[in-house]
Amino acid sequence: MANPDEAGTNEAAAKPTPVKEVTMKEVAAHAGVALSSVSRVLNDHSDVSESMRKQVLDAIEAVGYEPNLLASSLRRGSTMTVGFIANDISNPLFAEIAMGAERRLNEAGYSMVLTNSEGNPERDEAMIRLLRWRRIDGLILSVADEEREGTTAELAKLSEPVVLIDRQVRGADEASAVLSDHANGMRAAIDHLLDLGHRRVALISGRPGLRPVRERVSGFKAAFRARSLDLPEDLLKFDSFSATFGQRATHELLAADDPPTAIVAGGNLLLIGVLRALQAAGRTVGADISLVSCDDVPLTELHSPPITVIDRDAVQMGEAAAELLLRLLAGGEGPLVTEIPTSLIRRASTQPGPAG
Amino acid sequence: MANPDEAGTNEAAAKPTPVKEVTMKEVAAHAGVALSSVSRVLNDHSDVSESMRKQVLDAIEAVGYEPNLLASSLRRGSTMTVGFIANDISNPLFAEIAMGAERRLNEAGYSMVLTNSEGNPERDEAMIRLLRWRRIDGLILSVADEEREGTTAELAKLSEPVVLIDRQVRGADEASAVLSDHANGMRAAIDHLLDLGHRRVALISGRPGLRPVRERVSGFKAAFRARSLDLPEDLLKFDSFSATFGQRATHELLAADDPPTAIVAGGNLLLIGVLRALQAAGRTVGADISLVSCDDVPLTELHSPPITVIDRDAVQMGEAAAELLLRLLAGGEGPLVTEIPTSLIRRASTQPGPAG
DNA sequence: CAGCGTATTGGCAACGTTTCCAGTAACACA
DNA sequence: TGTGTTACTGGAAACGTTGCCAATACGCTG
Repeated sequence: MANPDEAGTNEAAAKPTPVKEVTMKEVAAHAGVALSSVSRVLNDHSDVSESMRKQVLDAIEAVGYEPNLLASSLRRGSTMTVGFIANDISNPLFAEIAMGAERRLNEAGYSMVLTNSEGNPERDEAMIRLLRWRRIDGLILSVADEEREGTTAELAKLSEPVVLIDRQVRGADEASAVLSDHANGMRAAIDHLLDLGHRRVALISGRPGLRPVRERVSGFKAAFRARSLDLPEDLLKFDSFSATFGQRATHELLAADDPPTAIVAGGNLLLIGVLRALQAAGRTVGADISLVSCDDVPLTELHSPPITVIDRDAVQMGEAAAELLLRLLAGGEGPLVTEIPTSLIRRASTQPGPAG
Repeated sequence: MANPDEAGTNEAAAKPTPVKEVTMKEVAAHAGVALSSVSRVLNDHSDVSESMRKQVLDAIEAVGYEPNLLASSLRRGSTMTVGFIANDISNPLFAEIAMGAERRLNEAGYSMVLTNSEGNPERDEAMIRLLRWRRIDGLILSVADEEREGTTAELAKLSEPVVLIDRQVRGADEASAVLSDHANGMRAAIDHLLDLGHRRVALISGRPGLRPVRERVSGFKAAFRARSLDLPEDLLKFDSFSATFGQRATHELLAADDPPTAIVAGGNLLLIGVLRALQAAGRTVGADISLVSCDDVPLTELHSPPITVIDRDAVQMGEAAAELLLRLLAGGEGPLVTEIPTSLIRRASTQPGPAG
C-alpha cells in the first residue's frame, strides 16, 4: 500500500505526468554558465555582470524555468509561510480577521496556511504540531482553550514567533497578542442600560475560559459595582458561543420568575439564538425587552429595530496581528501587544427600562 | 563552518537561535542504526523488525525528533498542500465554502493555503503563480474574471488538478468544478413572484462576466418567456456584488418612472445595500415592495419581515470541491463536476403584487 | 557441507536550491 | 615583468529526507 502507483500497472501505463521539472540546472546548461551564477541572478546577488544577467534571464525565458520554493525553503531555512489557526472560519468575525491578516502578510511576501480548530482543543494541538513540522515561520492563533496544558506545551516547542488573537495563555505573559478592549466596551454597554433604568440585565456568553468572556464579565461587574448595585448573578449564563445556546438561555431567562428587562448577547451567533427565542416568545425587541449584542454585523444594523452593539474592527485586528508577527519575524523583540478599542453603537434596541 | 556548534565559543556572539535542528541523523546515531532504517520506521515501510522499530522509536523520543515536512516534500514530490483562492474571504458565503473545503482536506491529511484575490484578476494570476512555485498538489479557486487571458494562461501552466467553484473558464470545458444550480433557483423565485402577480421585477447583481450571474439571468428570462411575458429589461442592473451598488441601484430603481414592485438581490452584500435604500426611501419590505435575495444568511431569516431567499449549502460546496480535488489527487480522471442544488425558501418578504 | 531463499539492514544517490570558497581574467601600478 | 586589486565566475558542499540496491545473517533443504 506504500506504493499506490501500482494501480496503473496494466500495459497502458500512461504515466500521469512524467514531465521532468525544469530546474536551474537546465537554465545553467542552456545559458552555458554555472548553477551558482543562475542562483545569483535570481537572487539579485552582489556582483553579476550585465552580460551574465541577460544570458541567464534569456535562458530562463527560453526553457520556461519556474523556481521551486520548496527547495529554496529547505536550503534557506525559511518558508515564507505563516500559520493561522481559527476557532471557526465560518464566523464572519473570524473571516474578517483572517482577511486582514492575509492581506498584510501577503504584502510582505508571506503566504498563510489556514486551519480551523472548530473550537476543539485537541485539534488546536494537532494543528500546531503539524504547522511546526511544516516549518512555518510564524503563527497567528486564537486557541480554543487557554488553560489547556497540551496546547501550551505544543506552543512551547515552537521556536518561531507567535501572535495570539484575543487570548492570554496561562504562564505565558511573554506572549505577543492583539487584544480587544472588551471590558470597557461592556462597561459602556451596561452603563448605558443602567442609565436607561434597567437593573435586571442578563448576559449570555461562552465560557469564562476565554479572555473575551472574562473581560466582558469584569466590565459588567464594574458597571454594577460603580453604582453599588447588586449583581444579578442569576442572569449570567455561560456555555458556548452558539446560536442554540443563545436560544436556550433566552428561553430559560424569559421563563424565570423575575425575568430580565435587558439582555446582552456575547457574540453574533448567540444573538441569532436570542432573536429566535424572543420571536418565538412573541417579545418585541426594544419595546418589551432591551437588547445589546457584541460585534457589528449586517443583522444588527438592519434588524427592526436596529440593535445596539459593542463594536470593534475585526479586519484591523487581523492586520494588527500580521503586523506584530512581521515585526517579530524581522527580528523584533517580543512580547508585542496591540490593544484594539471597542465602541458602543447605540441603536433602537435599547429603550428605557422599568426604573427609567 | 561544517561544525556550527563551534559558533558559540567566542564570548559575545549572541546568535539568535543557533539551536541545531534535531534530524533523522541524530536519531540514527542515538539508536546506532542507519539513516534509512529510521526512515523506514517513520514511514511504516515494508519489513522492519520489532526490535528495530522499538529502538528507533525510543531514540526519537529520547532526542526529541520532529519530522521536517519540507525536506520530505522535496524528496517525495508532494507537499500535501492545496491552494484556495477566494474573491473575498470576509464574505460569509466564501468563509463557509472555505470551511467546508478545509475540513474535508484536513481529514485527508492536506493543509490549505488560503489567499484572497479581493476580486482583482491580477491578484488571481499572481496567486496562481505563487502557489505553483510553492508546489501545491492541487488548487481550488473561484476566479475573479472568467474571461481573463492571463488567468487561464497561468492555470494552464499548472499541471496539478484544479477545481473551480461556481466558475466556467472559457475554452476549458475540461475543468472540474462545483457548480450551483442558480438557473433553477432563480427560475423558481421568479415563478413565485409572477404567481403573486408581480410583473415589474428588478434584478440587481454583479456583472454577467461570472457564471452565477449568467445562470441567474437565464433562469430569470426563462420564467418570463414561459409565460410569454416581456422581460423588464430596464429593471436589470449589473455592476458589482457590493452593498454600495445594491444601494445605488435600488435608489435608482425606486426613483424611475415605472418602478419595480419586486426586487431580487443577487447576493448577501447587495441585499444589505438594497435594504438600506428601501429603509431610506421609507418603503416597507413585503407591504410596499416584495424582496428576494440569494443565499440564506442570518439577516434574511431574522429580518422583519423575514426575507425569501434562493438558498444553497455553502459548506457543502466547499466539501464537494475538496472531495473532487481529492479524487483527482488520487489519480481520478477529470473533469469531475458536482452540481449543488438551490432551493427557494419562501418568507414574508414576498407578498401579492398589483396583478395578484 | 554447499547452496539458497527470506528477512532485515546499511550505504548512497537523489530532490532543487543557496552559499562559501577558490579560481580566473583583466587591469593598474611599480 | 611581477604583484596586487577588482570583478566576476565555477565547483561543491550543504539543507533533511526517501528509496533503490547491495549486503548481511539466518535457517533450511538437498
